Amino acid sequence: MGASKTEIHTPSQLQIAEIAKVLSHPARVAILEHIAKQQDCICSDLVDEIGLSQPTISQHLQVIRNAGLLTGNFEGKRLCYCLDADRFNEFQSLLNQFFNTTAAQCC
Amino acid sequence: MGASKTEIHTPSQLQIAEIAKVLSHPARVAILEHIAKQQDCICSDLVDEIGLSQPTISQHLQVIRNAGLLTGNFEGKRLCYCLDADRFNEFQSLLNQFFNTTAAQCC
DNA sequence: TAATAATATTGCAATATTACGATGATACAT
DNA sequence: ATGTATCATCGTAATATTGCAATATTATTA
Repeated sequence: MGASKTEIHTPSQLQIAEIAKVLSHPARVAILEHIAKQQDCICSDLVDEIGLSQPTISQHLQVIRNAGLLTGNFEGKRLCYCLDADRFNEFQSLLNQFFNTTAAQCC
Repeated sequence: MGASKTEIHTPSQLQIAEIAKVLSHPARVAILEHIAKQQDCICSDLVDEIGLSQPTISQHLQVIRNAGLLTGNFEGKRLCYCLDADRFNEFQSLLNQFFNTTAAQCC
């Protein structure tokens, strides 16, 4: 069918999958890295840095934004996207929780 | 186009995306959790535990196997899939490396 | 207000993913 | 050998993702 059967999984499993999906495209990994290290990071910078068109970057940004990983600070005429460090750390901690509990039970 | 432009990204970015892709479906998260905690984990057990058909489970298992996360021990007439703990730990450590270096540079 | 710059949205084509029924392949038991 | 159980593969349908050109939106500047 192509659509995931979400209703058969636990909230925790769905959460891990959602987090992982954000990181499951190299362009989004690149965008996150670039946003983190730039003070004044805007979309056109990303278009220059990463070799994708402006609409495509914007689309990836939306995925990242929907995951709650962006804080937008408007400064002057340009947007300043900023990584939401709290949410980012939450991602890391939830993933580590999954890895730790899963590995601990391994036969 | 639907296909990712892999050539424009760094090996490290591609690696993170590949790892995340394995975890980006709740069924695979569930399979990993179940495989880790069972001594005698086989496909038909997974079919019973998770609410998906045997071919679908088998397909997800292949993704997990291709990522190097499975060690298969044949015991009697049933397969005993086992989580490759080393590879699993490597996944965790690479993800943490990404999170730590990225967060450290955040504005 | 008009022009410009930056980002978002829309529409569409190509490809990937998810899921399952049908069918194979393999190993064990009778 | 024949049957049965377990798992893999094939074929196919439905849906999702990726990417870009064209266009819209928004904010700033002249």
